[in-house]
Amino acid sequence: MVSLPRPPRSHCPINFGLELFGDGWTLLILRDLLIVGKSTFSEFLGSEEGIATNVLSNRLARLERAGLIHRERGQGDRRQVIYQATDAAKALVPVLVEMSNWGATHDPETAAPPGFVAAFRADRDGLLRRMAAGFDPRLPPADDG
Amino acid sequence: MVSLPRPPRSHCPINFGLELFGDGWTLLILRDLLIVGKSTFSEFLGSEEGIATNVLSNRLARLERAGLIHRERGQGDRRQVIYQATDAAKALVPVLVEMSNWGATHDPETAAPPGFVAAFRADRDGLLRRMAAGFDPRLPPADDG
DNA sequence: CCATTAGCTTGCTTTTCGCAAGTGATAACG
DNA sequence: CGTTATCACTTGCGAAAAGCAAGCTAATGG
Repeated sequence: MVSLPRPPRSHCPINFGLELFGDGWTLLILRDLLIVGKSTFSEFLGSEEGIATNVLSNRLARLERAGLIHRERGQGDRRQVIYQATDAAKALVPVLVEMSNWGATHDPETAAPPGFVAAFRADRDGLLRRMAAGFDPRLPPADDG
Repeated sequence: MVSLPRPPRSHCPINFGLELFGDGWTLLILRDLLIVGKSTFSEFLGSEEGIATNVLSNRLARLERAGLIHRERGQGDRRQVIYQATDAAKALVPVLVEMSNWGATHDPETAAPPGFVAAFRADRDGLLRRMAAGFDPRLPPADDG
């Protein structure tokens, strides 16, 4: 189960999510973790949107307390902290994919890969299954599967 | 097409959405508009989460400039303003439904109706089609269709 | 051992939020 | 027809959060 930083304004299921990731940064961190494959502080920090270190630190702590991520020291380099998604976080992939479809459809300058919207419309379930298996939809689709 | 209040930090399709509704209130307004069937300032104001008037006013103006809603004076009562969702806003229903499923699944005290998660898992596409036809998933499912 | 890197924390300024009160236009009431 | 209520806001203010730069500690690498 997921625990919020403070008691929610309501138990509407949409509001429950917003209490946790209803800000401009949390879903970008989850995007990096769940879709892009990033897992360290400096990798998140390096993303195009330019999150500040204090905000990143705050969101990672909140996500950990909520039970969406889990931190672990690096095996080789002991300075590194490896962040890993829990099952509750992995269950957000369909939300991120729906948001991607909406954004790619409505942003005339979208940076989504050319085939993404078509692939989503043609076979949403297949796309989600491939993503669960490690496929990154930001890459152009492979011809030979 | 949708236009943002300011140039986005990136054209990542997820970030594009966040630039518009990456806060704690905008998606609640869209929930009320798209799912609950509300359409006036005081109806939005009356929702359980308790949005403040200045924030509501600000978000409605932003959504209108973005092209997600339209405002129109009431026919009978000329004080009223009726807010209506554009097609771009209606396209967010699947995002809201995925968020509902996640919230209902992960909040132990969820206020989602008992059958919602089961109905979603059994027939997501059918649920979305029924919602597009005006069905409110907050109500328990009807036995006789 | 000295510079560098990873992952933060601290301090400060600017922006946004949340609350309370007030405004103007219309509508309803007596 | 005057008063009161309602609708959709706006304004002002203190508190909280975001953004920016700098600093700090522990581990690494040369």
